[in-house]
This record gives sequence, structure tokens and C-alpha cells, in this order.
Amino acid sequence: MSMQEAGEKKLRPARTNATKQKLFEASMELIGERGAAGVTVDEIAAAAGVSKGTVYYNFGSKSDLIAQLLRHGVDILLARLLSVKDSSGDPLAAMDAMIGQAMDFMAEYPSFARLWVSENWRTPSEWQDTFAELRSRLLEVIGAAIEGVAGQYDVDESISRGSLETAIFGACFVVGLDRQTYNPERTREQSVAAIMAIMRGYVRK
Amino acid sequence: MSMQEAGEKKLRPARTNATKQKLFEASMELIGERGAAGVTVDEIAAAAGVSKGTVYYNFGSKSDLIAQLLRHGVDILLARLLSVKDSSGDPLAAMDAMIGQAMDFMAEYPSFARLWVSENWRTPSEWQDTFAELRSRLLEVIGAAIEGVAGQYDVDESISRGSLETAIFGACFVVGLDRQTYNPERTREQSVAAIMAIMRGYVRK
DNA sequence: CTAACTAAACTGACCAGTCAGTTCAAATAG
DNA sequence: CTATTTGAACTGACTGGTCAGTTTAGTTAG
Repeated sequence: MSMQEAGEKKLRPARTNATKQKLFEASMELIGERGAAGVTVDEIAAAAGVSKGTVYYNFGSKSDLIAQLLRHGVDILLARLLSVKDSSGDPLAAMDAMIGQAMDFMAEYPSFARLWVSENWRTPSEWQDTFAELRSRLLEVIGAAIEGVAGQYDVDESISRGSLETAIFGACFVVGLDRQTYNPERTREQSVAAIMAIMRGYVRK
Repeated sequence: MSMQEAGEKKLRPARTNATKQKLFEASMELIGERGAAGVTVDEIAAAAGVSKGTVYYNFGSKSDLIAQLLRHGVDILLARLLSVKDSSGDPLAAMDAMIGQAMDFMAEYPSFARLWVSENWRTPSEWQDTFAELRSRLLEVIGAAIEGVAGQYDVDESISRGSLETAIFGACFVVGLDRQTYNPERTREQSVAAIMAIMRGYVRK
């Protein structure tokens, strides 16, 4: 479950980046399992094989660690979504590929997905602004993909673009998590197909 | 935000039921906002206008309170979903009505929805079994509605029933919560339409 | 040499759960 | 009709423990 660099944080002493990486991995795992409030800084430090002081040397606070964790995860997800090139020229196929990427991400970083759905709709929350920003970055990408479909197919304009984005975005998280938690036998393709039903219902018959 | 009786718990001294009700309402609100781990029993007691001891008199533990809270909420949601009578004879219309009921529920009890998505995919969790049971009760109802559609329309059999249930179920929560948190201007109808796109993509053109 | 890290002790706030005691409405007795 | 008893419902101070964050003096690696 390695979270390779996605955000290229300026070149700082190698040790620091390695340490931050270990802390990201450890805290992602623990927080995904037991929730942000349910995990102690001592546990995170221990799981990362690092002392507590190091956590505070690298991050200002537990809250700050989690905020950076959220950005880190979204950077990775975004990179994957953007890696989808619409080579075939069919925007529906591109959409399919993107949802596939999302499913892979959920399977690889289920803890991130759990953290996201656990804290995303909390109000007020310490990470409200972080979530708002990250959410809109993600919805932008999905919105562009829908835009692509709308440009090349006859679509049901009575369906609001925003609600559609939300439904797809949300379905990716929920279907991905449900697969991991309750239905491990479900295949990636089945999951993608179910979510793609939204798009097929969006384009006119 | 009153949670009227849904489960008709045997006739017990009036005071206790009233107290439990107040505790349900108060804890639903607080836990929905700050998460199960982020709320103290003292706060819940204070918000319900009751002493801490009363919480422990009525519930065995904080954990037990939350488990009962989950059941309580699901009872209400189930009652609403089941209130949809397929009077028109069109299973797609029935589906539409059910999703509408779900949207109303999410708007009325957003805190329940937040609690659900916050804790549902935690593993291991104190409420794992509770969630598994409640989840299957809910999916059963949605599954029956899909069954109805499949019986009367030509449907894309390549889409797995289970994944479809999950996608719709999850989309209801996510779209409902997103509306409340980020897009209050979105109408109930827009939300229902977006989710119904899944169903329209499921039936053959 | 110095930034990164360690180890361990410490502070102050917070919190789940307990328990001895109080309230009061309804039942029973006189 | 009044006095007494009962017990379910409730109270809130208290206990034992936890945890975020700080500090400090020393160690390691680049």
C-alpha cells in the first residue's frame, strides 16, 4: 500500500520525505480503520516506526497531518483520473476508463476512501475548507468527462450536470467501499458497469 | 427533527420513552455533526436536558446508545420506503417515488446519514454486525423494487443486481448529503432525476 | 556542522463509566 | 381521606485512565 509521490514536494532532505511517507502510510491505515478521532498520535508514530516527537517535527499537529494526508490522497487519485487519455475518441469509453481508475484507487487505498466519507460531510469540521477545495478539484475532472459525453451524444438535458457529477463521484466511493467491505467477490468490471449505468441513462436512447 | 415512534417498543412507563426519545434526538444531532468518537456522553446528556446517569440508566453504554440509534433511524427510513405503494403499476414510477422518499429522509435526518456513512465501512467496528443486518434489510427493499422493474422492462442483464443495488443505495446517501452540505440550492427533483439515471441506464433502449 | 530524529518525562484537559443518594408518582394501609 | 411504602427514574460528584501537545537533552545521518 505504498503512496508514491504525486505532489513533488520541493526537494528537501531525503530523510524527511521518507519519514513523511512512512507517516502517511501508517496514519492512512490506522485512521481509515478507526477514524480520525479514534487514533492517537502515539499509535501513528509507533506504526510508522518513528518517535512521537518526529510527528510534531514534521507536522504541526495531528489535525495538520490529516489535512496533508487528504491532499496527498487526492493528488494520487487525480493523477490517475487524468492519466486516462481519450485515445479512442469515444467519450463514453473515456468515462468507463476513468471509473475503472477510480475503482482501482478505492481498492488500493480503501483507507483513504473511508477517511473521505467519514469526514467529508461533517459540518463544522476542522477540514471543511480542505474538503471543499479537494472536492471541487475532483468534480472538475468528472465534470469535464461528462462535458465530453454531452458534446458527442444526445443527452438528457433535464438532468442537472451538478447532481450527475455528485451521483457518479459518490457512487465510485460507495461502490468501491462496499466491494471491499461486504462484497469482495464483486469484480472491478461489475462495479464499473453499475456506475456506468448512470451515464447510459444520461444519454438519450 | 422529531423522530416519531417507528418501532413501537412495548408500553413502558411514559417517562422513560420520552427520555429515550430526547436522548435519540440529541445524540443524533451531535453525533451526526462531530462523529461518534467526537461527542461525549456528558454533552449528549446536557443536550437532552438530562443527567449523565440517566444515559446509563437507559442505555448500557455509549456504544449501545449508538447501536440503538442506528436501528431507530433505519426503522424510520424503512417505513418510508415501504410506504411507497406501486399504485400506478409502473415499477419505474415506484422506484422514482422510493428515491424521492429517500431524499426526503436524508433532508430530514441528515445527521443519521452522516453517522451511517461515517461508520458503515469501518472494519473492525463495534457496530459491524448491526450495520450488516440493517444494510441487508435496506438492500432487500431496494432489491425488490429493482426486481419489479426487471420483471416489466427489458433490462441489461449484464449488470449485476447486487452492484446496482449498492450504487443506487449509496447514491441516495451521497447525493442527499451533498445537497445538504455543498449544494442546498439543488432541488429534490434534480437529485431524484440524477439517481434515476441509473435505472434508465439499466433498462434497455 | 546541522537538520532530522530519539526517548522519555511531563502537563493539563478531557472523558467513560460508577455509585451512593434523591425524587416522586402510584400503590397500599389504616 | 391521610399516611406510609415502594421502586423506577434520575442525579451529579467522583474515579481511573487517556491523550494531544510540549520540552529537553542527547543521537544520527547526510
